Amino acid sequence: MPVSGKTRKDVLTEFRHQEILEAACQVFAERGFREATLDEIAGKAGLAKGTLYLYFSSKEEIFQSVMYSRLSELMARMRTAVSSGSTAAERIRNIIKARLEFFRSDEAFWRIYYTEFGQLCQQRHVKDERFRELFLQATQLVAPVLQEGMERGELRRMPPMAAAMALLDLLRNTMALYLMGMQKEEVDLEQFVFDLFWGGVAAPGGSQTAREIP
Amino acid sequence: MPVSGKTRKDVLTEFRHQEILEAACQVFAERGFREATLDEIAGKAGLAKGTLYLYFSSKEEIFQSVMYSRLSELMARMRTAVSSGSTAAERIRNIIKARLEFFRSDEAFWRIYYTEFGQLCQQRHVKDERFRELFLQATQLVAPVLQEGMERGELRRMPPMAAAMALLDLLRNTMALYLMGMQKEEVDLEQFVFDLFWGGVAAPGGSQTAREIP
DNA sequence: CAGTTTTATGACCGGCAAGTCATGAACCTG
DNA sequence: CAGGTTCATGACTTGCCGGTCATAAAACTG
Repeated sequence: MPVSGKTRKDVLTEFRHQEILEAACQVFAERGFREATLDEIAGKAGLAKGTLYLYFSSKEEIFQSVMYSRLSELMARMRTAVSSGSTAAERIRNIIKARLEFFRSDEAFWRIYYTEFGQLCQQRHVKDERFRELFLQATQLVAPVLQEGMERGELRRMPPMAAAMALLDLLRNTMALYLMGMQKEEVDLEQFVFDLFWGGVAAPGGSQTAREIP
Repeated sequence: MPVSGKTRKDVLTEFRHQEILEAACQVFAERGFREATLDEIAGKAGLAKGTLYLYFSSKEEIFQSVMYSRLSELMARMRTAVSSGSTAAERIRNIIKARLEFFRSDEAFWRIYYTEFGQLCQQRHVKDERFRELFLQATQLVAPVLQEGMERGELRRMPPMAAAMALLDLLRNTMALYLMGMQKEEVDLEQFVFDLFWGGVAAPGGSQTAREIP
């Protein structure tokens, strides 16, 4: 075995995995899991269908693999984001920036992510259990940032998990509108999301102010 | 023909349509469009598969029928909501109330709606064109409310369509978390959504205030 | 109640796509 | 280059499900 620790075989295997996952990502993004066919994925990767089974054991596994590799990356970036910056506002901004950047850099994966999300509340979808947990993890990364902000008096009191979810929603859907081309108005997404989340829609100094939600 | 204008046949037809749509709604909610089978729908309606084809011409048509009947109802309620109330805050509250009420009253349909939404950004999904328009209609109902609020100085300036979408997102996802049981904290959903949308997360009187977005 | 029409049924057909495997190509290795 | 080993292929198998239709049950009619 070479010093690098990788045999020729390892390199090929790694290379094929990447090829396949890349093709799969595109096809899943276009068609969704059910409508995607292994023939199309194989074709796009320049391979025959049988070859896919040399590297993965099922369509399901290919899908999981795409999701897992990309989500790990996203979570890593989020961890960096939440731990840099001193005020709540700064950290929130970092989170927004990190996610927008990540998803903008990989539109195809984003489409898969969004679709998968939409299936989270179908009742008989065992496969989604894992995905639901991954989503919860992201929320649990954001919630403490908000909670700390509340304790410091930078944010008003509200349920931190619910608020964290709201922020992620807002991001997800702003991204969706952008990608679907429904966002006619030219907007700085980062600024828009931050302002809306931070200050809501009310005019500053208006008559009605938001309440504390204990 | 009887005075009522309905023959016995009309009544039976109407009745079967309802039976089938009700069963279909449940099954689509559990499985999603692709995974739902006509056998299961027929079974749940107490009919045989062939019978479905006496009343509908395809699986697709059954699905469209479910969507269309429910969405008409929702749009009707939204129209009432946006036109009652004098201040922007009141109207926003009415919109929130109307949607939460509607979706709470029909959980199964809500799941279908949410899933369908998640597929909106798959690229090759011709069938969704119509659905996308229906969604846009809802947004176009809300946007003027916000715009008017801005003109009266009740809301700060921001792109009205983008803000309207954000409100609908927030509602959709708050509802999702509630239905998935991820919302641990006991929260008054209506109040929570309103406060967040209206005032954001920032503590009143904090140092950083939201900017106007022209 | 016989005859006719309407409504319901479920076995069956056909197409599709996941997954398999016998065959063959490419590539080592001595 | 012979013999063996790894990698790639795509025709084939298999199960599934939307849609059909010959048959039967129910309802209506006179």
